[in-house]
Amino acid sequence: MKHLPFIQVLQQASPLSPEAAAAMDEITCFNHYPKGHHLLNLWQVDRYFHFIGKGSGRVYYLKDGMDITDYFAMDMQFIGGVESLFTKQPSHKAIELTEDSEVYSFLFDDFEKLCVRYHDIERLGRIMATYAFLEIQKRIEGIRFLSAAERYQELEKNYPGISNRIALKHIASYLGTTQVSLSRIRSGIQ
Amino acid sequence: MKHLPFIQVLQQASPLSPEAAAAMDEITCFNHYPKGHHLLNLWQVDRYFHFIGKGSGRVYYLKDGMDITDYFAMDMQFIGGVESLFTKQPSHKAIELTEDSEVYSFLFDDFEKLCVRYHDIERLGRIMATYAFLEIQKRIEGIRFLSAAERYQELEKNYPGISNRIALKHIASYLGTTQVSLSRIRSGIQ
DNA sequence: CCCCTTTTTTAACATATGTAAAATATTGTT
DNA sequence: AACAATATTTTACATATGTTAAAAAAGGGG
Repeated sequence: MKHLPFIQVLQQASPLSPEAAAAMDEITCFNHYPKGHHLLNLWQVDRYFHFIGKGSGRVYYLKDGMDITDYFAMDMQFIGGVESLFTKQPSHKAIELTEDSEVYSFLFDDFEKLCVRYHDIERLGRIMATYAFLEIQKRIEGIRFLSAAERYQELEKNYPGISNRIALKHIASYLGTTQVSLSRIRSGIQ
Repeated sequence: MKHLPFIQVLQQASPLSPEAAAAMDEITCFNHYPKGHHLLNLWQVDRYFHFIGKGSGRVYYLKDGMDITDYFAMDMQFIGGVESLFTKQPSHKAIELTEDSEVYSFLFDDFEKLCVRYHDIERLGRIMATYAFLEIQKRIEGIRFLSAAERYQELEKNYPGISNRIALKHIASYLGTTQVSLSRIRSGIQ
C-alpha cells in the first residue's frame, strides 16, 4: 500500500475490501507542490480529484472580474472541481494551493472504472457524495443566518488558524463579505 | 410495473437492470394526500424518501421561532429529509404538502438494502447524490450574488407559477428575505 | 353570504454591510 | 538593506434590506 494514510481516510467513510482498497491505492499518486501551484486552471476540464494530506488550497472563480473563493481545503481534506469532473465540461472554477502542500490525486475516470468493478467503491462514492451534500447544506444555513462576524468565527472554529495561513482577501470572499468588513470584524469594531 | 412514471424518472439519472427496476417498483408506494398533510413531522426520524408526481411541498424548519422554508419540490421532483434519513437522527426539518398532491414514497432502509443487492441501484444513489450536490452548489451562488429581486425572478423561472401555488410568506423565507421585501419586489418598487 | 382568520401590502424608520479612496503594514526580490 | 509590489486597515459615505406597526385584501367555515 503506497498511500496508506489516504486509503485509511477513505475507509472511514465506508469500508473497502482488500482488493478494492488496493485498486484505489493503485490509481492514486502523491506529489509535493509549492504555494501558488494550480491543481486546476480556469476553463480547463478537470480530470483529477485531490486530497490534501498537508497544506491548503482553495477553489475559486471569477465573478464580474472579482476573485471569489468558493471553498477551502486544509490538511486531510478533499478538493476537486466536482462539476467539471462530473460533467466533463471546462471548469469555471480553478484550484490553487495556498501553501506548499502534499497532495494525493487520482483520475476521476479511473475512479469511475473502479466504481463499475468494485461495488464497495461505488458505495464509497455514494456515501461521500451524500456527506458532501449534507456539508454544503449546513453552509447554506451559515450564509443565511449568520452575520459576517459570526461566519468568520465559525470559519476559525472549523479551520483553526486559517487566517494565519491564507490571505484575508481570500477569506473575505469565501465568507461572502469584503476585505474592509473582515478587517472591521477582526479589529472588533462592530 | 406499478409505478412506471416514477421508475422512468429514476432511469433518467442512471439506467437500471429490469430486476433492479422491478425491485425499486416493489418498495415504492403511491398515495394522494391533501394540502397541509405532513410527510414528516418536526423532531421525527425520517424513514421515507418521497417523489411528488403532481402537486407541491416544502421542507421547512424553525429558526428563532420563525418558519423558514428550506426547499420546494413541485410536480415530478424529489423531496426528503436527507440529513435525518442518512443519520437516523430526529429531523429538525419537516415536510409539508403545499397543495393536494400525488406522492411516491419508499423506505430509505429498503432503498439501502437494494443498494447492497443491486450495484446499479447503488450507482443510481451515487449519481443522484452528486446531482443534488451540484444543484445545491448553484443555489449557494444564487444566494451570494443575486439580490432578493433577482432571486425571486430566478425562482419564478425555475418554478413557473410558483407564487400562485404557494404562500408568499413561504417563498419569502425560502428566498432569504421577508414578506415585506418580497411584497416591495413584486410591486416593482425598488 | 358574512364573519373571522390569515395573508399581503404599505409606510416610517433603523442598521449592517457595501463602495471608494487613502494610509499603513507586510512580503518578496535584487 | 532597500525598493517595489501586494496585502491590510482605516475613514467617510451610500444603500439595500430588515423591523415594527397598521391597513387592506383574500380566503375558509358555518
